[in-house]
Amino acid sequence: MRIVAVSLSDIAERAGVSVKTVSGALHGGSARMSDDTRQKVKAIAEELGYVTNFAARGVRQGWLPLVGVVSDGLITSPFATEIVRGLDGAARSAGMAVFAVNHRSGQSIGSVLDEVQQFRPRAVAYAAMYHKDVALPDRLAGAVGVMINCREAAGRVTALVPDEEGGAREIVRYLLVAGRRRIAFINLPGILAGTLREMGFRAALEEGGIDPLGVLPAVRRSVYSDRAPSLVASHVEALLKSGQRPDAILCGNDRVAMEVYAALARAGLRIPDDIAVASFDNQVEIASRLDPPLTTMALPHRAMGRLAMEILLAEQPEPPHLHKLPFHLVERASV
Amino acid sequence: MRIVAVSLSDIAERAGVSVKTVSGALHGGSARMSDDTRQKVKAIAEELGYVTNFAARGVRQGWLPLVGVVSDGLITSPFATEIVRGLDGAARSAGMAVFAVNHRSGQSIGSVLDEVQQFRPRAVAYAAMYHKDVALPDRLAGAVGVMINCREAAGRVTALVPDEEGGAREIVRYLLVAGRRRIAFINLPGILAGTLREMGFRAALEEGGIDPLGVLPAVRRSVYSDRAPSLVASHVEALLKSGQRPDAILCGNDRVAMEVYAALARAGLRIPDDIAVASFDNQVEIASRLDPPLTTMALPHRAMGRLAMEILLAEQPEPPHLHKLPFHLVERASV
DNA sequence: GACTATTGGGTAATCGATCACCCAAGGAGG
DNA sequence: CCTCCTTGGGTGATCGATTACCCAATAGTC
Repeated sequence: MRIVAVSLSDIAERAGVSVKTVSGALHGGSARMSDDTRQKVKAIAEELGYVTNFAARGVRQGWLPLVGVVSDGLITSPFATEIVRGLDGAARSAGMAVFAVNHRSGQSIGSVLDEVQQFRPRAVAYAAMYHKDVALPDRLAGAVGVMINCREAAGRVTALVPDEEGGAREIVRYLLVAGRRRIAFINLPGILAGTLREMGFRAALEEGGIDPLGVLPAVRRSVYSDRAPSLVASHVEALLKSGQRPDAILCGNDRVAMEVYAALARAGLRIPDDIAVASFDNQVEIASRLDPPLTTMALPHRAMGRLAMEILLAEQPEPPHLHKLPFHLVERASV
Repeated sequence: MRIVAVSLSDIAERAGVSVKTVSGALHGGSARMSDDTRQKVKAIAEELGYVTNFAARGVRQGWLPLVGVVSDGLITSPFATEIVRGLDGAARSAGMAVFAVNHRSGQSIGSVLDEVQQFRPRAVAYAAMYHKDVALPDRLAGAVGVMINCREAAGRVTALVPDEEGGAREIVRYLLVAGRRRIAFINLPGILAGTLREMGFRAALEEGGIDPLGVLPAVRRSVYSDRAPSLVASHVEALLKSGQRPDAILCGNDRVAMEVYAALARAGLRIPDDIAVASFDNQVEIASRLDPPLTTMALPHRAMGRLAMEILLAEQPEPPHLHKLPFHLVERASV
């Protein structure tokens, strides 16, 4: 069941040298030593199947080559796996591993952070499933190096968030360039992303000298939830019946777009000929499988992960700062 | 940026007792000690913000309270986050943390396992994104305690897999009970799950004395991939045009079902009145948002995770064994 | 040939927690 | 009063790797 652990002293004994020489041969690139000795030691280590013991090294150094990522459910969310990818890629190139711990409801942030600290990670990030503000207790603000997809309420920690407003502006401009003029927005209500996107939506339309056809909530509850009953179908029907039939519908996310597709299909309208559809998220499973494939603004999740790791592992820490990362337009066939 | 690490000796000094007493007070429940001393030590530890140093404990014990999970992309797959949930829940109750490392393409299994072994985990599991056979090199078969969602080719390691055949039988029986008789199966070709499900599909129909209407591949390529061009729409059209119009379509997964929905909508057919649709996976994002919500067989991912952890942490290891875990029918409105 | 660098490698301390073992004080029993 | 046992807690070794420091041998310099 468990591999018998080989230690440096096992190798040292077998090679007839001291432990320190073995350590130097395997890890210290600069250690003075004949090439002969180094090769012999390496060969024996290989033969014995030696694997470095990070726990032992960690005692001495004071930390393990880990970067802790505390999240409010991140690893169980298909959404933000991209964040982990970004983190992981950057971590590996620095010889670090990502240690993800999710923050279960009912558990205080402090206790999760303590849980992570037991492993003495090199740095710790906090990641949120959806863009929001997180209040970090005083004593913890110093323990977290960066906030991903969320902002520390008091601005004491560097935060990486999507540029919601800019993303909304970009997709609206894209619709305008495509000649669309009567644009409705079925938005996610009650969440920060929705509020910011609405600002961008309105700004971009104003810029083009156009009035929005409407900003409608995707669900009834003020707090967006996957389980809240959807209003999408009725909104679409209402929009189609109104005098000003839209020639484009912007959706709060790809799942909303999926419902819009269904409603438009029932009404016998073709996408994009009769009406364009665009959205946010680029949840590939959905966006690429819809017919026609959905044009959508991809969230900068992976970029946030990558940048987060760079900030965490930077030699000299920057002062707390808010980074807004740009969305990325994924053109498919729905516009 | 980093919390100053408080050690047992800091507490000991402050409390005027020895390090061992502090250790006993905080961790050893059975250590002989006056309640008074124990309380005083705990109070000081709390005050100083002491957090156990697992690295130091790990040197002594020979392992860290971690269970390594090596996967071929698991953490980046929305599919199998449920596996991690199952693992994580069971791990926490045992005071362990899950340490997930994904096996990138181009990297040998051996090197990933070595990467994990550096942290001296208590046990290691291997998890696959989709049900398949995995060949483990000899020297590694002993290092992996359990295979999740895959089987070790030579059967040397306990494996947990979904009971594909049984799951298919169950959903077909359900369709039969619902009075459906002309059933087609748009299956995922070229993968183990597809092959096994087809066996269950045929067996259940035979049991009911009914001929299958057809088993059709969802994509052209023999190896299933998300990027392979879909054949679903044309299959549905062909089925509808044929003399024997199906009254139920079983789909290889929820994404296939999504395409079937779209094709049926174009043909003006209503679900489930004109035709029933059912599938595998229960990818909630999709299944619950389709209209009507999709009846689908949920994979036992979480159960596999939970059982895996139990096996890994069991006192006395069982001999290698193949566990087939049952699917779970999620009844919605499409049948 | 004496003297200094340089090379190769050993010694021993160290990190923080744990653990086997020892010691002292005090009460119980004879 | 003496011995034995229990209670409370200290001492020192240990885990595996790293590292500051030291020593011996060789090569190079005048």
